[in-house]
Order: sequence, then structure tokens, then C-alpha cells
Amino acid sequence: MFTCKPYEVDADMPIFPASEDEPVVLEHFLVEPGCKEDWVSGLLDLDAFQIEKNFNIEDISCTFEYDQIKLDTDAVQTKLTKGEGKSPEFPSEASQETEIGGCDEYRFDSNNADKARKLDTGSCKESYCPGNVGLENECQSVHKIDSGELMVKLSSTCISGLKDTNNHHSLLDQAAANELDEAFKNISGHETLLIDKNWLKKHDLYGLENYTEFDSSLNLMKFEEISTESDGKTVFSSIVDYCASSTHPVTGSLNDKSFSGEQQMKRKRVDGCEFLKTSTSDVSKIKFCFLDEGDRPEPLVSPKRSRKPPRRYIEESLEYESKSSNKKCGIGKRSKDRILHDRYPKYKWQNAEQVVYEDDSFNGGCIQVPFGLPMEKEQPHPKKNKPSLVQSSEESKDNRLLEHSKRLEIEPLLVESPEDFSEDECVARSYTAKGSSRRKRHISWTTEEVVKLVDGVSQCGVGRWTEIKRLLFSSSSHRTSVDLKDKWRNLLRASCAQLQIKEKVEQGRKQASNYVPESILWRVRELAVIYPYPRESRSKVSCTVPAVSSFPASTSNALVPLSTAV
DNA sequence: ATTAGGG
DNA sequence: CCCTAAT
Repeated sequence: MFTCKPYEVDADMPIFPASEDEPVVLEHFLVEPGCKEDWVSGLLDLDAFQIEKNFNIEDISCTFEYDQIKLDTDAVQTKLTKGEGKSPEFPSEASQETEIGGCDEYRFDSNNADKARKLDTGSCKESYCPGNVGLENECQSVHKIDSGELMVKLSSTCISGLKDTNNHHSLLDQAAANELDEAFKNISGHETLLIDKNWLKKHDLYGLENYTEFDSSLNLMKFEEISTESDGKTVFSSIVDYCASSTHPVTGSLNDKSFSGEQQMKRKRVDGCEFLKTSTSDVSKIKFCFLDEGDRPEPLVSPKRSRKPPRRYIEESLEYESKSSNKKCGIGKRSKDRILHDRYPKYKWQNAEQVVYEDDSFNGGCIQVPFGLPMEKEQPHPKKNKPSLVQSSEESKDNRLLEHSKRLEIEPLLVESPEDFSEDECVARSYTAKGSSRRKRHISWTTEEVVKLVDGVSQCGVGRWTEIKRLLFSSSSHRTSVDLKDKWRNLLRASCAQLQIKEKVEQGRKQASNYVPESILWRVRELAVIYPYPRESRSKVSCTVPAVSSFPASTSNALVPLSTAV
């Protein structure tokens, strides 16, 4: 009935008396640790990892990543086969899997970011790769199964979920779940069970043919088949069947080893079967197709285009890498650009109106790029040499989401460079690893700052933000020239809006901190006439012109009177 | 590096 | 504010 997974169990510790239906495990191979790298690099060098378009993904938008892709050792060519895997035959020579360094199979999984990154540079479609597909080095044993036999590998972690009787789509009925529960109790310490075919049938779990594995997610079952192609090459097949109700997307934290770590992985929902074959002949493709009755492998991937990974995400991942590899300094913009191109070569990062895939064979499929990266806890920088703002900005993370107490740990570092913090705005930027967001902490513009900005514009003109910055905001390090530009734009809008609402009751005069006095807005409008802001000036400021003339001219600075300007 | 502009 | 493109 139930059997421990062979390589995890002492050979002489059968949990249940062996029965005739017990699966026959012909052989397995243990893994040598070193083999993975060779295999990976070889694969990558060959630029061979291609996932072609016929995935059977019903809802790729949010729910699944491919749980596992099992490849044979060379993983050289995966061939799209259809249906034949249903009744695989295992000739005696089938046992001649060649393995590199003893590895028979690898699991592409979400766990290994480094490998995923390597894969990114290849022809693997980026939407599948960033942080979502990796190579897991836990090579599993190879189970050879007589065609008539059935193995089920069931992870103990899923039993509790499996017996969720509230869900009528539950994979297992109560009795089955209880039996499994019992079985796991009996083999405490072992992770998996082998379950024979009769048991499955008894519990209406047909459809699980050959080598079947219940994965961490209780709703996801994995079928494993090993067959041999006509040319004698050994082929590993993987079929993943999504057995759960569509109303129960598999989400939430996955607690098996494959998905450990901070990354919250989602899984691709596979409707029907996904079939992956690999052969040892030559590396070229990985294809998926239906195994079930569906005749044609339709385009399985939803046409949604993958989103370009936000640059910030990539940069942060880069920083994460560099920190992990004990590289201290931040990455310069240039190198970042280069890496961006290296990593996502199919994106035209510049000089393109919109993102274009260079490879149009790719039809879609998308992932949600996780916005936050698992960051290591960042120790406060040792204050060996007085930290400059640049360094801190470069290496620290935003702190906006951080509790105030923690923020205080970082900010003092920023106050120390005297020239930059002559004013009160010493809290310009503070980052934290935890937030992993680089967003600047919002600092409201004070009226004084606005006045300074308006003065600057009146002196230097619109668009000369660096000059204004240098002249008037040199002491406030947190106001960059871009900030000035943004603020000016906002002032323009405010002035326009103000004009339109002006007649209306000055209700609730929003005493918000960022309230800009009306006089200033008038000046803004005047300046907008003098220095029309590109594009916006026409649509928004032009309407203000009549009103400006009626407003008393500001006397606080050398403002060109509107009459002369017009 | 700056600036404009969209989000 | 952020991000990107354009210059």
C-alpha cells in the first residue's frame, strides 16, 4: 500500500508489508554535488534552454510557475511528444541513463536564484526566468517503473491539506487522507510515500499513472514517466496535472523544500497535462504539449506580454548579488545599464518607443515580477569612514516602510557630511534593507522652498533646474533638480486648478502642510507665462492669462510684470 | 549628466 | 516621487 520512497528509507525498513502491487524501483542514483555546475554551464553555454510556446497554461497571469521541470542529464534536446508517454515502455536498455557526474535529473525550481540568473542570459524567455526558475541541486533518484506499476510519491506536508473535506474538490477523501496520515505517522522522519496503484484506484485517484508525486502544494500532482525513445535514448517525462478546483488557486506559502526561502512563489496553473521530454542527443529545445486527449497543442500561453522587469527591481537584485558576494560598492549606472542589457537582452532598454521582443517566437506568458527582493538584513554600516550621502544612498535602502525606531538608526549616518546638511533637511534620504524600496521618503515642500523655487525660476528661467538647484538649493541635498522640476510642474497644475476653483468657496482651505499660498501660485502663473513650460504651459497656463493681469503684482522679487511679459 | 514627461 | 527616453 504505502511504501517509503526508496532512497530515503532504509532498505530494510518497510513500512508496510510488501505487496505485489508495490512499485518496483529498479534503480536510483544518488547525486554528486559537483555535477550540477557542469551541467548548468553546459546548458547555458549552449544557449539551449528554450521554452517554446505551447505551454498549456490556462491562467498564466497569476497562479503558477512550473513546479518542476525534470530533465535528464544532458538535457540536450527535449522533444515534444504527444500521448506516447501515456504508456511508456521500459526496455531493459532503458536503464542506461547516462548521467553527467552521476546526476540523472535536475529540478528547475524557484529556489536557486543564481542559476536563474544564468538562465536569464540565455534564450530562455525572460518572463520565465527572473527569479522564478532555478536549478535545484537536489537531484532525485531515478525511478524505473514497470509499465504496469504505479508509484506515488506523496509529501507528508500535503496530507493535512489533502484531507480538507470542506473542499469538495479535494483530492483525497477523508478515508484516504486518514490512511495517508497514518502512513506518515508510521514512517515518521520520511518525507515521501510510495503508493501503489490499487490504493489510488480505490480512492478514485485514477489518472495517476506511473510515477506520481504529490507535491508540496496539495492540489498539484506531478506525474513522472520514464520512457525510452525508439532510438534508445532515455527520456524523462514530466507531466504536471493540475487537479485542483479552479476556484482554489494554489497560492500561499509553500512549505516544501523546493519553495523555501523568502520568495513567494506562485505556480502556473496547468490545465490538463504538461509534458516535458528530454533526450540526451543534442541540446535544443524544451517543449510542452498536451498529453491528454487534446489533439493539438494549442498555443497554451496566454497572450499577455510579460512585463518588463522594473529597473529598480533589477538593480536591487544586482545589489543583492553584490552584497551576497561581498562586493561592497554599489554598481555604477553604466555597469547597471550593461547588466540590464545582459540580463534582459531581449528588451531594448533605450531607443525604443516600447518594449519589443527581439524574439517573436515567444508568444507570451508573464510573471509578476516581485517587487521586493529578499534582502539580507543589512547591518548598519560601520562608521569607519564618515559615510557620505552618496555612499549611503547607494548602499542603503529606503526606509519609508520601516518603523520609526529603525529609521533612526540610519539617519544619523546621513547627517554627518556637513556641507550637504546645513539646513534642516538632514533627513533627506534614508533607506533600509527591509523596505527594499528605493523610494525617497516624502518630504513635503515647505513654503520657503516653494518661494525659493519660484525665485529661482524667475531668475534662471524654467528648465534650468540644475542651475536653480545650485543657486538656491545647494544646501538642501534632498531636493534634486528633478525634484525642482517636478515641483514646478505641480505648482503649475496647482495654479491652474486654483484658478478654476477660485470662484468657488474657498472651502476648507486645505490646511494641509503642502498648501501653497495663493500669492505664490499667482507668481507661478506669471512665471509660467514668461517661461512657458513645455507642453503643459499651453494647455494649462494659457487659461490663466486673463486672470493674471488682475492679480496684484508680486513685489517680493524681481518678477517681470505680466504686462511686459505678454 | 540634464531635462522632459508619463505614471 | 519614480522611471524612462531623449538629448
